[in-house]
Amino acid sequence: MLDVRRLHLLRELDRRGTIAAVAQALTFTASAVSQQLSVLEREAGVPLLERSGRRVVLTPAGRTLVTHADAVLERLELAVSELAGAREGIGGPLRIGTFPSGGPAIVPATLAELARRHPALEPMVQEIDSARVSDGLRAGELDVALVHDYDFVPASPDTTVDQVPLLEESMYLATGTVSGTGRVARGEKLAELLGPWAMSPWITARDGTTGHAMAVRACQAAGFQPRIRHQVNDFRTVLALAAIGQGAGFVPEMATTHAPEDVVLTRLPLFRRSKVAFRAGGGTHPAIAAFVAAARTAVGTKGGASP
Amino acid sequence: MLDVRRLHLLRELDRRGTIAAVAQALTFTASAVSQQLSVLEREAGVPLLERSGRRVVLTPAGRTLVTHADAVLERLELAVSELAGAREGIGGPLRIGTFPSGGPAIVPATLAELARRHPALEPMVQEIDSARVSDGLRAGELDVALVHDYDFVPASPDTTVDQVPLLEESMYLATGTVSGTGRVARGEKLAELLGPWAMSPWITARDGTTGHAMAVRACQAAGFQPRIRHQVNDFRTVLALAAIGQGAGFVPEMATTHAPEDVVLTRLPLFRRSKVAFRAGGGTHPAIAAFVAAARTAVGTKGGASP
DNA sequence: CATCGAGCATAAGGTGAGCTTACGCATGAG
DNA sequence: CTCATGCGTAAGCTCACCTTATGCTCGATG
Repeated sequence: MLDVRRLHLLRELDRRGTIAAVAQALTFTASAVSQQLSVLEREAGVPLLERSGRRVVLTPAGRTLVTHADAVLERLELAVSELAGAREGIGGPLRIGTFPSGGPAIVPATLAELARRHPALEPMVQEIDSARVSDGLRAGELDVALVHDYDFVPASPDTTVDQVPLLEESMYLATGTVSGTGRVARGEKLAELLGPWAMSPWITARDGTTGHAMAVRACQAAGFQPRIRHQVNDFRTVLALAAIGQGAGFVPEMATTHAPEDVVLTRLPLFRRSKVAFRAGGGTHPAIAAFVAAARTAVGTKGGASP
Repeated sequence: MLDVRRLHLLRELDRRGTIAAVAQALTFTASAVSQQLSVLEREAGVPLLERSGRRVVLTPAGRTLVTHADAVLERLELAVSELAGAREGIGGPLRIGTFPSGGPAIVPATLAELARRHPALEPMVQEIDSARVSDGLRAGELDVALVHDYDFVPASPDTTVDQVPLLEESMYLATGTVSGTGRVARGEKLAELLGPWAMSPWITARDGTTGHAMAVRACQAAGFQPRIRHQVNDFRTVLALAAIGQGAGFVPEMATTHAPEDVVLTRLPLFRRSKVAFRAGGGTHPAIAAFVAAARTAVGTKGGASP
């Protein structure tokens, strides 16, 4: 019988790339991980890893074994979800990850709703980069997370994480009221709307984020390379900068409600989809289901089931 | 993360009924099993067992957890099968269980074929009652087993064991050549064929076997209760007893090839199906696949895939 | 009804699996 | 060249898990 804990290590190695990273993520020493993987390899009777430079990579046999590990761990997650459902009442800690812009907008309303429905639940919120969400979920640091993706930036498919759609918002172009320049958008297509600001400085999210990638690719799709002057994640700051003529930027609908008066907002045919993510198999966990329901109520989603 | 070893114990408890039986099957003490199940229950946070008299029974939550355990263990079995497939060559021990009548007929031919194709394989044959096959498979005492079922005796569905059909034989009625009694079967229906021997003594397999149950139910279906005089599992003995007028008995086609001359054999519209059984998920294991293929060759099955 | 064995749970103690620390070696960056 | 990074092995320690011992309850049996 293969040891599932060792399969878990193999899966993490496949995801994270180095034994040292696995060890750090699971709060072990690298030595322990190395030893356990050696045992797994001996049990398997087939080479699962091979050195590549100073790292290790999985052999084909190792990679197919990871797919089995995914299936097994997903089923175990489903089992704990059902057990939690059998326990009467919803309570205990719930570790919630959120993208930074979800902080002011979605999270408070969701937590308020959640507290009203399930007072015994102890939500623990933590800001986290979208790219690190799936690691955090798998490592058990997070139970559920608010994530989003944009047009032009497809979310990488990850079989270890399930997602439920929460909200779809239009993106807006935020610009200053520059008098006399004649830069006014006409038309409905993205290229027509963005075109007038091809030469303008731009305000985007920080490099390495999906928001940054979205901004660059949207401008490229409109036929130009944006000159990025400011890199700011906070949309209120983006709006404030745009208002004083420091450049053009993208903000989601959610951020437009309290925009400064002297900022010009143009709705774009470009969308941001917010989702709730959790470990594959965890969708039936009552606390997670409750979080999803509360979030939907908070943002006003009209029904709709999982993808 | 639920411990799969403990889930395995819970599954065995569900199947075997008592903690003591589980302990014996897995060569533990009952105390160890009890302790591990207690830990599992604490981890689950839900009562999984409850005392019932001096035994324990699973709660509904416990039983649903067993279905998850089945799924997880099947997937792990599939994983080891694939790993064995990745290892080049087929070899090592293969523990084979067989019903007693398979001993002389099917097993030698199968092993000969197997040895020709895979000399490195070390088959280990062991006679085993049909009723104990699935326990033996799950406990790892057996890797593969020859089993059969009869009309009137449906095999109990068991999700932890997969089966592949191997052979379907007609059953024959074996009787003596009693002169002058006028007991000659006319017709094609079971009742017509068995009817003349309603008052005869009968020779069946030993009580508690599927062969015994089949004989009784076939006679009941024909409208009478058989008076059982002899209980013998060996079909050659059945034929010899029938030949000397000691009663009527059922034998499978396979046993009729070297029947005594003074026995009367009547083909019945009643069938015995032989199958190869193995742990769920084990069908892709190369040694098991090789055994199935060899057995099919040995008995002359014409193709056909799993059920 | 009294007795006894079967079955399970708990307490106490021993042992090995699995962890950490320590160290050596190879690789690739600066 | 030099050094940091990453992996593997050796040695030792700790705790999880198993066994033994014991008690309790239930149900079969005379």
